[in-house]
Amino acid sequence: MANRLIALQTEKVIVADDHPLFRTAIKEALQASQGETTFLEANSFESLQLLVDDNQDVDLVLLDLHMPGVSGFAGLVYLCKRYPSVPVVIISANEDPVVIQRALDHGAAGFIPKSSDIKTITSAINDILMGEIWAPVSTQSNLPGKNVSELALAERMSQLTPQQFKVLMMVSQGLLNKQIAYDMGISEATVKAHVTAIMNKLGVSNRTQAVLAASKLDVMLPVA
Amino acid sequence: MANRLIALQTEKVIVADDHPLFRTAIKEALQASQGETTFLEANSFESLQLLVDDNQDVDLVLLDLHMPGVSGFAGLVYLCKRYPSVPVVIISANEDPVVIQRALDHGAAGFIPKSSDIKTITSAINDILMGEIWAPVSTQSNLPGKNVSELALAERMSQLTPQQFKVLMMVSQGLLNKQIAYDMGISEATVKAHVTAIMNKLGVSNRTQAVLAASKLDVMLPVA
DNA sequence: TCATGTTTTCGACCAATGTCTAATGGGTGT
DNA sequence: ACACCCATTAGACATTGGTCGAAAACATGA
Repeated sequence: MANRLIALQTEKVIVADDHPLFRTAIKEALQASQGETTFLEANSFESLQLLVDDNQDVDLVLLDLHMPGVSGFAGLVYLCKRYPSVPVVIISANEDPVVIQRALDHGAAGFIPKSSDIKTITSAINDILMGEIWAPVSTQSNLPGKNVSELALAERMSQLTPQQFKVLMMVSQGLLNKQIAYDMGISEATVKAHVTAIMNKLGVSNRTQAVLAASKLDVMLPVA
Repeated sequence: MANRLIALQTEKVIVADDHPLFRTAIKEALQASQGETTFLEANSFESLQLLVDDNQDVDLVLLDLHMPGVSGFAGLVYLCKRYPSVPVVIISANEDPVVIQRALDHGAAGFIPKSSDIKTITSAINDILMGEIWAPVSTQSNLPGKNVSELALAERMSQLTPQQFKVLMMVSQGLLNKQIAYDMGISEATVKAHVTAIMNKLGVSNRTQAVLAASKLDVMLPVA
């Protein structure tokens, strides 16, 4: 990561956002601001998982907080734990300082509000590619202390295997084991085994509590 | 789409969104898909007001539902009432069918989800410029209990009897029927009957979905 | 190559959840 | 008083969820 200073060509970046227009905009903005960059796009968390698996040499992941397949910080926590060397930057329309702080606490290499202007975004991304951590200036850390239980929960959540994580996300949508098994193309017995493993790792004893645990890592957005 | 070429000169469009990257993306997408277009950008509702005042011959206003200076549908209502001849299209990350319907009810000439792909967005805008009303294909009543709006949920939640409400709150804490029965001094069978009634009234089919529904409304109950 | 640990998979067994039918009892209006 | 509605209660039964043990599939290094 140190020799990145001279390596500004051929960066490999993954943009994970369910808005095609936004993905394109980010792509063009970055390509205009710096030289050659390889772009990979994901419109769901599942496709993001596949992309990162196949491209572990990726230099940066730009992750929207709200994507089909994950809710809130769960995806961030999962990525940071499983691919510690891959910096993950949150790009979100949410600019709540508490949300920003929570994202950084959970391992994000940066937080870029979508309301930032293009120059700010591109220079922030460049800074992060150089190894820095970037966040909007407003968030100076005199915020209320991190929620210890939330971090403990994130720690437990990060122990989940890819399949277990996927199952947890589907359980969190209220799906039956049978439906999950069909969607994933595996047997119901396997789903049950995953659910049991999930509950053990999260320290809960039934699926409802597992959903509650996962929802604690969600971002609450007040929709008018 | 082919015979549209005649009428496409010098359209004047205002993009009102607090995300610069998004404004640019919309601009470039439209300029690529059709010929000459004059673009005006507003990053707040105040600047939008000024722009529309000075350009009452504008052909289209693209309005984000969430902008600094205006909350919810208020800006839409204001624009439609004050400039009845100017079509206003809502562009939002929110895709709730109820929100879409409310926007159209309030006079929007269209509703474009930000998750749409670029071609869909540009062709939708072109349709609207031709005088049509555009909205995404309504995914009505495919998934019972998933697209239930917050208002409908509140309505349904209000149907719950006191006992049912109490049971729902305990279910929402991850308690077993057995535990709930013990706490309330009733039989487990009774708890089950309550849970069944709750699920019917909320329009869901299992307790996990009931918990999700309750959490959407952020219902609080003082612990006994 | 082999050994080792992890992940994914599954069947069988038991516990929890949800459905159905029905009885009891408290209100309300006529 | 009566009839009626509906919340509340409950037992019998079907479905779903969760545990246990274990076999494959996979990765990783000696």
